[in-house]
Amino acid sequence: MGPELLTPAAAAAWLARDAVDSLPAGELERKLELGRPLRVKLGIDPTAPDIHLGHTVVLRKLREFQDLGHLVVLIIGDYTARVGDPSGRSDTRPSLSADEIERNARTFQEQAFLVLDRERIEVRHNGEWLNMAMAELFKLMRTATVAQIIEREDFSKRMAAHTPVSVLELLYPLLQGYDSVAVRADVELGGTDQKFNLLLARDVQRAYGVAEQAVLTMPILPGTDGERRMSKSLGNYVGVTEAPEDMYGKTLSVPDSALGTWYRLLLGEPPPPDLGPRDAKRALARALVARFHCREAAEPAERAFDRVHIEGGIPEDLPEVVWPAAEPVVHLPALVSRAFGVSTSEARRNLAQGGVRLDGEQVGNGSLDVPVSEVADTVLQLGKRRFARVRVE
RNA sequence: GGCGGGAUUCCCGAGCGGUCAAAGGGGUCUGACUGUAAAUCAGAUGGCUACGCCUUCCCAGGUUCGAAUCCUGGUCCCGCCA
Repeated sequence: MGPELLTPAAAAAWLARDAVDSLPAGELERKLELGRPLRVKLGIDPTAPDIHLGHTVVLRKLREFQDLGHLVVLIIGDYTARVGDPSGRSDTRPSLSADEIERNARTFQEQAFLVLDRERIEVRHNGEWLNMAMAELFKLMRTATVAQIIEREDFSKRMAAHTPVSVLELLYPLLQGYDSVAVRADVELGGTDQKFNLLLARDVQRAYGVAEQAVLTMPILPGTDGERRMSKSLGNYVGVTEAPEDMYGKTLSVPDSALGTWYRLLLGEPPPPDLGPRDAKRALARALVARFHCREAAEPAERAFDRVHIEGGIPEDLPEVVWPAAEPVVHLPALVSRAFGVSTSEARRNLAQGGVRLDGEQVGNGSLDVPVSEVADTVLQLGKRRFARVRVE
C-alpha cells in the first residue's frame, strides 16, 4: 500500500488505529488536511539514554508519521536535565553535566534510529529557548493554574501521601508545553501517562498565539513480568541493544497473559490464531531479534536458547576463566567467584545448594578443594544460565 | 520563625544496652517443576580459603566490661503551626 496516497481522514484513522486517544476529536485529521509535512514532536529525557521495547511503541508510531512524509522533531531536554530531575521520590538525583547529557542524547538517538528514519528528523535542545528571562517565565507560568496542575493523579496522590512535590515539578508540564510552542509542533505523541502534559501544551500554545497541537497517546507496554509498565528501574525491560540471545530469552519469559498486548504494540498485529502460546511467543521473539539485530540473528538465538533451556546443554560461546597452573589445588569457591564475579560467600552458598556444576555434574557436596586436573578444560556452570570454560595455564 | 518526628543491610521496614550480621516483606539468587528466564513450592541472601575471623545500623566524638540501641555536636530529610 502506498500510505502517502491516503486521504486525510483515512490517514488519521490509520495512524490512530492502535492509539488510546486521539485528541481533540478530529484534530489529527484537520492537521493532515493542511497538506504539508507535519511537525511531530517527541521530547526525551537525556537522563536515561538506553531505549527499551517500551519506548519503541511510541517510536514506531513516529516512524509511521515519517513514512507518510512527516517530520519528527526530537527534543532533547538538556536544559531541564541540567536543572536536575526532581521527580525521584526520595533519591535526589545529581544533575547531569553537559557532557553526560550530550553523550546520553547521542546514545538515545543512535538507538532510536533502529526504528526511526534518520532522514526525516530534526533534533533540537530545549536549552535553546528555556534559558529565558524571568519576565518571560512569568508569562509562561500564568498559562495554567495550580489547581489545574495538581489535579493530575500522580501529583494529587503524592500530596495525599505527604510525599514531597517540588515547585519545579509543578512547573515541568509548562516547560514541556513551551517546547511545543518553540518548535511549532503540529502533533505530539506520548504514552497514556503523558496525556495531561500533552494536553496542557495546547493551553500554552494558545496563550502564545500559535496553533495548538493534536495529541496522540499510545498504550503502555507491560514489562517482562506482564504486569507493571516496562521500565529500567523495575528491571522488567528488554533493551533494544541487548544481545540476540538475551532478547530472545527475555521475550519468552513474558507471561502468556501479556502475549497479545506485546504482539499488538510491538508488531502491530494480533498473535497468529493458528499458533499456540508457546509457538506464538517464539515467533514474536524471533521477530524482535530480527528487527533490532538482523534476520540472520534470530535463528541462532532461538537455537542457543533451546540448547540451554530445553536440552539443558551449554551455549556455544563461553567466556573463559583462567586458573594458574602454579596452584595445584583448586578452591572451588574461589574459582566460581573468579569466573562469575560473585563473592566467595555467595559461591559457597551456591555450592552448598547444588547450584554449581562441572561438565554438568553437581559439585560441592564433598571437599571444596579439588586437584587442578579435575577442573582443567571443563565447563563450569553456575545456576541454569551462567557458564564458563576453565583453562589452566 | 516556632514545635515535633525521622535517618537501619539492595529497597521498604522491625529492632528491650548484651543472646544482633540485626525480625518481616519486596527484590535477587539457587533447587524442584515447566514449552519458558512465567506460575507454584522450597531454601538462601554483609565479607573472608570460613565450625572461626573481619567490617556494618547517617557523620564525628563520648558514657559503658559491652552500643543499631544511651549522651553531646554536626549533616540531611519529613510533618504540623505561623
